[in-house]
Amino acid sequence: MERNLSLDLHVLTARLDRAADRILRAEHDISYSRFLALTLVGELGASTQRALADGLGVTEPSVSRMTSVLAADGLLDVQPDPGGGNRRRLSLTDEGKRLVATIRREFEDRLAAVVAESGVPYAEYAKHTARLLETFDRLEREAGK
Amino acid sequence: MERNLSLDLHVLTARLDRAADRILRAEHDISYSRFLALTLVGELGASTQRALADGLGVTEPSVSRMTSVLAADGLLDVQPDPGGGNRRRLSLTDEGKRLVATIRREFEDRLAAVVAESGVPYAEYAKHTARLLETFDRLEREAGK
DNA sequence: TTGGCTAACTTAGAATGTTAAGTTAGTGGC
DNA sequence: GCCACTAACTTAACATTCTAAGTTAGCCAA
Repeated sequence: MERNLSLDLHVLTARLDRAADRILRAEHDISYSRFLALTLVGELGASTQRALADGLGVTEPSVSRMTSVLAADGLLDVQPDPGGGNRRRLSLTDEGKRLVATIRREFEDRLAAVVAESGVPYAEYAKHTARLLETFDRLEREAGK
Repeated sequence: MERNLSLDLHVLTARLDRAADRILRAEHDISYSRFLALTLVGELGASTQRALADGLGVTEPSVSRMTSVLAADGLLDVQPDPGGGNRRRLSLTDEGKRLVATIRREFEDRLAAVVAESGVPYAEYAKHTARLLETFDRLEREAGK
């Protein structure tokens, strides 16, 4: 029996995440998880904790704790949403914006270098990954969560 | 700014892992992590803890704890390796073999169904993922690690 | 207005991962 | 023989995520 897709995806992602985490901690003193959260808020429009959880693929309690820590660190601004409900309105502080801008592009470039080295066509692989994610999201929504 | 490959891989894998974990806990009372470990030992020839850690993409302490638990649960047999060193020789118990055989194929079939639904060519995507994993492993080995 | 419903968020506790540091067992130069 | 080195594993402390259960805030029907 050979390896299979679910296992390879699991292991590939685990290794990429670990490498990313080491680099970011060493060079910018922040974990990869927190960096991803800041990225979502700053560049992909996640403006509530619920939206951030969906965007990151994690649950609400994870986001709840992370936003507390990021706010305490002065990277994220968390305010009650004047628009109603029990929502929080999330936005980056100036320091948060600076950090994301510094790291973001440099970081994706490193992954692109690995992909180039492997001979896998980047654009196609990225497109397929995005499509799988969309499909999986849709199926989960249809299944009623 | 749009989403990017590293984020999409991270989120896709997080969701697949969580879905897998829920299914396995509900239907077979075992976590996805433990199932993957048993699969590696039973079908991919991981016969020491070091080999298992490499195959799973995790560190030795994680495997150390997991093998203790799996052994206590009667799914895994852990013996000092007569062949020397400080190695442990890992093998599945009959119950472990039964569990892996029961779950394995059913499980990959579900992922294949999602991939089919998405229109992404399964074989190609799996091949690319495997190649990225190999390349990343090689680069990390070369970097000294 | 009040009682039930739903959504967003928080808290608590378990599982699993990490790094750092220590233990155990062979290997090899002297 | 002995000391240094390396590899495999364990232990300890901490980070992050999950599920389950509770809280808070609007909405809506009677």
